[in-house]
Amino acid sequence: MALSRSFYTQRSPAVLAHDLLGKYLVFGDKTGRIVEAEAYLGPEDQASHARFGVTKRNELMFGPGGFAYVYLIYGMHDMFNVTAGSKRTPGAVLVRAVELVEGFRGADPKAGAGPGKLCRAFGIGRVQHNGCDLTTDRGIHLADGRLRRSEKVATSPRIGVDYAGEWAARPLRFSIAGNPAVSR
DNA sequence: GTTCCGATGCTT
DNA sequence: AGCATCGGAACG
Repeated sequence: MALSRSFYTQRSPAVLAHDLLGKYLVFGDKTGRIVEAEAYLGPEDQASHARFGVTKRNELMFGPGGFAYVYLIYGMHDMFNVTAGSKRTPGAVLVRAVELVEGFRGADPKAGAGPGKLCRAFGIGRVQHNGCDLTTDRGIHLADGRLRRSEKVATSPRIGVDYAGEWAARPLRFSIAGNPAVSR
């Protein structure tokens, strides 16, 4: 059962990134469990694509939550983001790592440990999936899930945004502490 | 174990 | 020019 529109629209990017830990990423016969996510905020966030205002690439970040924002980086890796909030609180959450739960027989157990790797593993790409609605059971969606009693959330600075000045240090990366599928 | 580098194409 | 990355090579 896909998470509802309001699940995404009622949360700021930072809260959504935190709350996505333990949720399931589902696409076709493939299922992963989210263990790492990063929040990217609005124009004030100097690490966010939104820092340039609305552009052709990032316009989904300024719309309602619950849509896929998928883009290509370094000419070869797709990044899967979930839009958060509403027009008042633009932003998105980068899904950085999942545990492989189902549909990955024979795959490297670390094939979901990284934002580029998980897109490759799930067959998620910008050309096919940018802008797709995540609230339908058909196609890519997220399903409810919980952290275990023993699992704790770790926060840290976001990866790969050293250019962003003081924003680079903000604790907007969330992960399940000690989980082996976390990207680093 | 660490650090460095090239791949490869879209964005500002 | 630089990038919300990755895998392999080089080094010690």
